[in-house]
Amino acid sequence: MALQQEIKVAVDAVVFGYESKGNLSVLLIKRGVEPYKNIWALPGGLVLENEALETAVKRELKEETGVTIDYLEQLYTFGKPKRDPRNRVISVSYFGLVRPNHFKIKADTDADEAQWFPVNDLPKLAFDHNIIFQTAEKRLKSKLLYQPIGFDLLSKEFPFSDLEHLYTTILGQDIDRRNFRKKIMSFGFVEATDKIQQVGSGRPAKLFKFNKQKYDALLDDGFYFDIKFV
Amino acid sequence: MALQQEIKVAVDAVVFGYESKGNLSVLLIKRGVEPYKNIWALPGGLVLENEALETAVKRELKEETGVTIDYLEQLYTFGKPKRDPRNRVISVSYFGLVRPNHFKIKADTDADEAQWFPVNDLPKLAFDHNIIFQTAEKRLKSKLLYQPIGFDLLSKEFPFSDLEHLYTTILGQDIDRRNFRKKIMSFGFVEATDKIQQVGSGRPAKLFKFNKQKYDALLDDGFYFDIKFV
DNA sequence: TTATTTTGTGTACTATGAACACAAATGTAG
DNA sequence: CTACATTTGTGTTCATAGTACACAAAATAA
Repeated sequence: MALQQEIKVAVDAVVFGYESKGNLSVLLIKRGVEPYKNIWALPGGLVLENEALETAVKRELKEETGVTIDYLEQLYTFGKPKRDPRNRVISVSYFGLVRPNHFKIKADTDADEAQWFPVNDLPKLAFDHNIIFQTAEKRLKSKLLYQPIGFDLLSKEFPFSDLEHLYTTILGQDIDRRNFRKKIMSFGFVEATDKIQQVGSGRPAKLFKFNKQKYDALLDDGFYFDIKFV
Repeated sequence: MALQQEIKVAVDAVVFGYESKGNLSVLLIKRGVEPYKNIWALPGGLVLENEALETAVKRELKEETGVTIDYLEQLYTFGKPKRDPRNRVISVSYFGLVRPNHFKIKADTDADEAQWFPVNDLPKLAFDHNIIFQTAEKRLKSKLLYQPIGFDLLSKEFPFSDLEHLYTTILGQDIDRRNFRKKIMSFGFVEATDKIQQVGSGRPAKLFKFNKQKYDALLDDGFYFDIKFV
């Protein structure tokens, strides 16, 4: 290979977490080194010489935040020549989701340096990370409509209202509760358990769960997940 | 940046072309150097030091094939450590479409070295390029259903039957001609011109064109392109 | 015990998708 | 030049899916 290249390859992750009643958050770290020292940024870093890209993301997430990831897919590769002020660095960015019970930032991480931020109150981020975030947010919104990724933001067993609120807060739209429930249940891969949960006042809620086996079987039969709103 | 990295960054393009009556092809080049010398591969190559990724793809396509591209988007980044037998090379792959009138491989290219191949008769490709191709083919099929990219594979003005055949051949499914036409026309962004085209026997066909302005305006109004089949 | 909160459920109406066949305009073969 | 083959162009009926809409049930809180 004749050409001499000095391009570095990094990975970055936009990881979303959701807590009941409309709290959608993103996982950020505070940079400890220049450039952008003490500025918030997406977790990530350079890929090791013999490391697969996805392995690199998981490693960085573990090192920097200690958070366990429930869903991960490649998002987009950002490669503009000047996105890093020093060297040329291209960033292969990833899109991740975590369930509420994996939400906690582990103790072995410096708590100052990793934190969840509500998505509508983000600070200015290092590099082009605000752009990367926006790309991820767009992906989240659109994917919610044609893939059952919402379940990776909820506990394995959840009251139906959690699913409702997840959709309304992420998409920023109201839904008809009856029609939404009818639609979801008509798919056949969301099942009621026999557990009941009581939170605060109001009628206690049955817990539901997502049956991935049934979903996969439907996919093989040519089924398309598809949710529309008014 | 403390870490020493020896990873190279390349771009590769899966470019589709379509000719009337079910000929969907991909643009390939025959490699002139080792490894995989004389083996067919996707056009592409290393990114220059200060070159944007998309610029690199366009440059490589021009250098290696002379083909003008009508639609280009990033596809996926392939980065497994052993995908290139020599160095570590990560490939940012792109997905491209060309119209029939841009189909011809320019004369200034060695005709032996760049060629269109029907998608269902591809040779074994260099590196992991068969995988990249499959990823692109999947993207093409799914995108055809929710974005009007089919028009970027047709001439600016086309008989309606071209659009029909494009969908049936790429998706490998028959369609009801009447319902398909009704559906497409109901969107409002495909317009009849006053031109008429006669090809072989049969009733001459009106020519239609895609009105991008109208499509963009509809998008702003919350319109979703969406085509379903039986 | 009364009010408040949240869960849970059915029906009528509207819009969209699916199934379906034949005439019009040209070229082609005898 | 006539009959046949080929391709374009078009409407209606029926079935399915989406939309709009309100109140009872089960718990807590006051």
